[in-house]
Amino acid sequence: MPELPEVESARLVLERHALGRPIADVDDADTWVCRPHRPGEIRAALVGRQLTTAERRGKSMWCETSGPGPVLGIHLGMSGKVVFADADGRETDGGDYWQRGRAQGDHRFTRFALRFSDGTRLLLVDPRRLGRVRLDPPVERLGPDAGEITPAQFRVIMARGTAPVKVRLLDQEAVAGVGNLLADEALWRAKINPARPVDELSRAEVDRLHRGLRAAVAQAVGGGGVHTLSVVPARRPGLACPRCGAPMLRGKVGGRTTWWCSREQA
DNA sequence: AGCATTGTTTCACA
DNA sequence: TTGTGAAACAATGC
Repeated sequence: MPELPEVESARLVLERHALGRPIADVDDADTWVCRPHRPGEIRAALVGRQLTTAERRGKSMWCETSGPGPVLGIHLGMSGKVVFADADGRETDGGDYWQRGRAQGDHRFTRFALRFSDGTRLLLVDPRRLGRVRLDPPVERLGPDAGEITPAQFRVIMARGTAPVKVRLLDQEAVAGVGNLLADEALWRAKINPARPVDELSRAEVDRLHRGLRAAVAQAVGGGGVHTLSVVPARRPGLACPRCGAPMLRGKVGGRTTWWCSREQA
């Protein structure tokens, strides 16, 4: 299930395979995934055009279209996956990070599809329908990408309000791309308790958290996904902190299950 | 059976 | 304005 690193893998699939092919047909019949559009609206806007770019900020992806036409926004939600199928039906995707059991050609959960004039197809496969496809997505509301945010930008984000620091990390309008696992990893690296209010963090702690976040993103993107992070395997009952050996604790912060080290993140 | 899940949006309410 | 919590989307794995 995607966080920033998995979405970057999906973006690469778009960039390598889906650009420059004339769109012959669009399946936009899923009114939930394609909300607020009416069935046929996305189809009418895209048929005859080509995708010309594949961009990403945080967990949001979008493609510009020829003409110029509208921007096609794709969000994978928690259960979505981008699949490219060649003219013979052979499929490639952004990595085996989930749905390991999905067989090629299993279209039970295909919620959106582009068919190109050369017979290839681009699919959004999404069992839980938590993903979303829309025209002209409001990506300008997103904060800076978590892999690129500067120390100065990060200090501004942490200087407002009183929310728990983990809640602020998960706020996509503050910093884009941090999900539940990346947030726990960044806080663990910085040795900061996830429930600490942002207004109680020292400047040194904010800067440490910025470095922890950038390092966590780099590790996960380079390793191929959030499963390659350090503290993720320790998110199980009874396991010890992989750095100091103290017991890991579990709780809820911002409504999300949260794990932290009982000693280093007290 | 029951509970949890790596995301987002919307709404009610303090 | 800021923050909190729940609901909805719906499948899967423990």
